[in-house]
Amino acid sequence: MSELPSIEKTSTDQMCLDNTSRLRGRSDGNGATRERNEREILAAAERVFAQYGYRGASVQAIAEAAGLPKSNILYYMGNKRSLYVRLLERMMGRWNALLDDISVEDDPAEVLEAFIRSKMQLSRQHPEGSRLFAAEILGGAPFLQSYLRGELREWVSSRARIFEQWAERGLMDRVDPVWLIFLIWSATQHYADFEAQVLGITGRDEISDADVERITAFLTRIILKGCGVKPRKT
Amino acid sequence: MSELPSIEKTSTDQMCLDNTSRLRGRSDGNGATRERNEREILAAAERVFAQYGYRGASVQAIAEAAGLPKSNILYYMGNKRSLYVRLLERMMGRWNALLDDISVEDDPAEVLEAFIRSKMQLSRQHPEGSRLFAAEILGGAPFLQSYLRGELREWVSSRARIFEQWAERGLMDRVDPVWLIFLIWSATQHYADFEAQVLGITGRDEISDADVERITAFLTRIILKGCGVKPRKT
DNA sequence: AATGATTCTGACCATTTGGTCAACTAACTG
DNA sequence: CAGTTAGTTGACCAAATGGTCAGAATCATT
Repeated sequence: MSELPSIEKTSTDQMCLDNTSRLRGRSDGNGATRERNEREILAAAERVFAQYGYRGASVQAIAEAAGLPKSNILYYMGNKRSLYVRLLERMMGRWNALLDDISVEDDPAEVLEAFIRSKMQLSRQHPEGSRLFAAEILGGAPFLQSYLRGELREWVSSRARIFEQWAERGLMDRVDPVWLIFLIWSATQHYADFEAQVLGITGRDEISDADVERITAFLTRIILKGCGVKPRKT
Repeated sequence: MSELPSIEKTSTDQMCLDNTSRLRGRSDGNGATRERNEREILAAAERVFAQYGYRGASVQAIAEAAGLPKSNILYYMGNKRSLYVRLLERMMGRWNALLDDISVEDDPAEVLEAFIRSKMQLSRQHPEGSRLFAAEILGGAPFLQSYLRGELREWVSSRARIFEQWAERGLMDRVDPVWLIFLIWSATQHYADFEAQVLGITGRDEISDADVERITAFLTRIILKGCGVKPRKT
């Protein structure tokens, strides 16, 4: 197990997919056909892998979701494994862009709120990717071990250090910063991963933009207050 | 999809399983053999389903995990689906026992702490069951729709009502009680479901009892303070 | 020892799995 | 136009899938 040598930035991803637009769109120069097809395959695969996990997802099911013959999927992606890995890499690229430049000089209230808000939006804009990631971790992270122990660990500990410095300066309580990051992580992640539960229990049939705004405000409030963060300067 | 007519209480479950103890233990009267085998099969199946999800888990893999031939699994459980359903029912029974008797007269701080603590312990004592549940929800809860929209919804809204009454009595802030429950849920669930992530990032190789105690204290503190709950009377 | 119920399991089956391959079409290039 | 490259796809394959079943082994009771 474990691959993911480099984070390819094939991104330029649009979650949307309209099968109609692909019909005989042949023409274009260079690799535009490839690009378009890969985008659609990745989108379809993301949904299927998110729902069934790596083992549970079949190439056939992905093919049907993408409206293409199975052979075509394999032509573009090589095999099931590398398709999966590409999706993980894409999703990790999205994580990495998150809260990428904070310093001790920043205002804790602002940064924490921004973290909660952007994490919440990430879960909302890429629910399938979010679930894909969750399924991978749930299964013991067979493909992501090295990422967790490397890059992500660095990411977490560098933020943790800043939180600690804030605490030293009396800008917030002395709480364990790593547990705090996990708390924010889990609380925001929940609305993508456990969407079915949230919908079932609240009786909604979708989580609206207004809901997201309310939840974000709720979480921000509880967590800032809970950590004794001094309200925003501005 | 969707079955789960009644919650059978076949429980008396012990997470442990030592294959050696089953070797030719034939003897006993009535259905003791059945009971013992079913217990081991359920334990093995819980692990496998938790790791791979419903589709991804194979009966063969469960059989190997249980150290029994595939036919034997099917002899006891009928088929894959009903084995899976039995596991879900068992896990739901464990949820239901949670925080089952609270009233407006109770102390909010005490109840919330008890909730966090017992939910945390549930995740710890039954990590595979916890992950099994998570995988089911992640996949859109195909087997649990009716449970979510029925029993669990009732559970949540009855607790929510009590939280609201506490707020009215000025014992805590006016926060949306349902979001609060989800917050506690996700934060505690996280340590079972995302164990691989927590271990990878923190560099641990297991989450110790002491860790659990620290995390519980951390969550309790943040959430109580965050909700403006007056500290315990006693 | 005979009997009936339970437990156990290998052989088997239709279907699905991930993946290969050769043939085919379409498009660009000289 | 011929040649090359990229894209497309059905036919095919060995392995694994969930499940059946007949029969063997073991049990409790008489």
